Amino acid sequence: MPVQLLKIVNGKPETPLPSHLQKEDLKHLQEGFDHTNKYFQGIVILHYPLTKLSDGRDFFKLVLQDMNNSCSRNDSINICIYGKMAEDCARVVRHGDTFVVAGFKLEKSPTVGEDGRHGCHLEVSEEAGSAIYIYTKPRTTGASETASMSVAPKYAYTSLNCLKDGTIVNLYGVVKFFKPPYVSKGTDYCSVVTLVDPSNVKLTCTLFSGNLDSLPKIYKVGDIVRFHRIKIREYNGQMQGITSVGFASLTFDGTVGAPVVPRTSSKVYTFMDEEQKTVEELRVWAASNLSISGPAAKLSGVQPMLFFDLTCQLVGKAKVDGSSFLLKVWDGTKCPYPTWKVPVEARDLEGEKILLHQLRNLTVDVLVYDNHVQLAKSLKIGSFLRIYSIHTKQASAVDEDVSHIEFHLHGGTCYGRGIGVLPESNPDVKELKAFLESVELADSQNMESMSSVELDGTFNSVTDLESHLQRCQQLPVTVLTDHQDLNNTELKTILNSTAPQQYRIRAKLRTYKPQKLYQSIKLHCSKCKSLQEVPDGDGFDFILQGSAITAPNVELQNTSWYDSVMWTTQDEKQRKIVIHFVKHDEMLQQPEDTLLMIEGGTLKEVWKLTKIFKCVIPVRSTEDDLELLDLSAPFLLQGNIKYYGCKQCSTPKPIKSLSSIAAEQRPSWEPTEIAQVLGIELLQYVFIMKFTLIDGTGALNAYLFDYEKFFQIPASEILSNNFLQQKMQMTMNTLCPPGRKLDDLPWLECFIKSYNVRDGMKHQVYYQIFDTTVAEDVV
DNA sequence: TTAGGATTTG
Repeated sequence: MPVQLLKIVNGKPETPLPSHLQKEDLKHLQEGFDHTNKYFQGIVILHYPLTKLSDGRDFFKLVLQDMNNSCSRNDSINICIYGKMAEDCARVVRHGDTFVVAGFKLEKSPTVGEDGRHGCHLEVSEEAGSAIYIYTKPRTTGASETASMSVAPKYAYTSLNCLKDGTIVNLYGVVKFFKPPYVSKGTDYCSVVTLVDPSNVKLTCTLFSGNLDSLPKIYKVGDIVRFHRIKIREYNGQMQGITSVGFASLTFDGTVGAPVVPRTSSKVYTFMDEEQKTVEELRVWAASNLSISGPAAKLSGVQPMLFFDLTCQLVGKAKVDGSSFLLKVWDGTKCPYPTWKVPVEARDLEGEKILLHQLRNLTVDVLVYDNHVQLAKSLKIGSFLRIYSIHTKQASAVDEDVSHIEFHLHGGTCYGRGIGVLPESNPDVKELKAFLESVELADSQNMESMSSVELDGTFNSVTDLESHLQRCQQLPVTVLTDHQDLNNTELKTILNSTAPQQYRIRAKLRTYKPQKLYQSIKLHCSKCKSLQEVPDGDGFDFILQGSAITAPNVELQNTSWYDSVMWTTQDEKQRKIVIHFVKHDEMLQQPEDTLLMIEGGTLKEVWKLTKIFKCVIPVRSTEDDLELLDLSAPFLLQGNIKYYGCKQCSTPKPIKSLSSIAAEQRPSWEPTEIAQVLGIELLQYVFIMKFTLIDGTGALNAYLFDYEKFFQIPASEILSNNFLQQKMQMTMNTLCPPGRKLDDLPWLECFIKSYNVRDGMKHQVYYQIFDTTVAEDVV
């Protein structure tokens, strides 16, 4: 009998405790001590209502005071009782009872920071072989009832619009963004979570823990969390949450109507009707106030050049090299494009060989890089994963005629990139498991070939592809914007003619370069006709760092046409930053209309300013005026676009020339106008591509030189806009579908001109596409 | 301490 009531007669227990048990002092209740055959005895000073845990077990918590030291909170300890013993104790225990517990397990107390009691608590259950003896005082009515009134801990929750710097609070929120836990550069795992609540205020929390299990178990945007003891700090002018001692979290599925079951590693938590109500209310609020993405992407629905989250099962894994690791996964559907296979040594491949072979046409190789390698290595074969922000990249190997799709999980954690392990209880996993089992069933019935499986998995995408294909075969995928009355000329005729001439052609796009579309963007100077690569961010950063060495000239601050603000950074570098806000009519403008100049800023600071202000011009002080930085850096930033000047053709003028624009009635701050007054020859972003065109009579290479017209996408915006990159990739996939035979390629109608290029003794005819655009229903 | 959301270009 695990819970025994022992009567006290004449101040002594009527029945003695079993003789093998020895009394343990409170000070010996420490980890590392052997507590076998020991018991602890104390007075019940507090007990909580009986509650149910998420696994359905009863839970009862009480507090015992050490009888030798009866005045200090330090000398009290929490007792957590599980299962039937919890129910039994709850029924009989009274405030003031002498309580004896044996066969307990010692655990670190998660509430020590809050209740100031003993650093450990005792875990007690029948399964653990615990025993409880309660010395009962004579029961009376009235007084003792009052004394044993239960005290439920009451938590107050702060709304996200009421957070104050330096406080520790409890809060609820709907997950708007999250990074699944990853290995930080310090000693802990880190997870970043952005919450919103009905006050419409966002809070980004940075959570650290050495124990992966104690970080919130968030699986998707829209999940609801409850954080206890999160510390609020101000960072960059915004409130930020960070883990504090005793941080604890519960996570709930955000689906309206789903069971309200908390996901937590904590065995002890309060969760009652009131909390359930809060979760349900937040679900309803989120459903109409947050955009939560629809059904997850499947392998059968992947598009090249996209980032997506994949819910899948791990079939195999292998080391590749120091900075990358291979995961072979499947989700039961088939990718409609040829996929790459990462070459690895057979002995390095972990996983069931037979299954790997059976599923060889359904698994895809995901190569994970850098910081994800450590986590990937630790994954168990057969586990269910959600891989966040996988990149599908189109590429072709040297010896391949057609391109394939690659799956990369790049390094870093931007956009929540990472790997999460989903428990089998997760509804998405349950659904996936059921689907995978049906696929495996089909497989075992048809061991000879995978065809029926493949068809099942891809039926939708095959029909999609077919209809798309038909459209492509019927109509040309590019159209002329002029010269419609001209007749087509065969490529063979063009190749045998002298240049320069102009032709209308009908041809297929066999291949194009560069395959990496971002490499097609160049900067062009319309004055000297030079082309150059778009500088990368590192070069800009370097120039900014170099310019920060120049001390700001105070005499150049606060002039008639701009107001200046200067401050020194708090870090050890003590950097001086000056921002000059250009005025209009002696007034500062709204941020979205404001041009500002910055001295001494970092790349990150400049970038942040571009999000808020219309134009940002990085400058440095000279003796008599501000001046532009080296022209390898952008001289102007507007939104996401960096504007560069031609080093050869520009003659930079003093910055005060800008005041003429500021004095205009409505300064529009057009880059061309700014460039002009500053003596800068503006470089323009262009697409430069080489199309290999064929028409059955011959093949020729034609260059595409396009600012915007062909793709109907401004070349200036493509590098900073991922959506446009995807759009452009999809356009190219329609013009030249990956993995397609020659006969199945669509027709292009183009206008091309031939021209002569003489380089010393060498003479060559080149072709350029012009007055052509991608058909309206393709873009 | 770590990271502090805002895709790589392997």
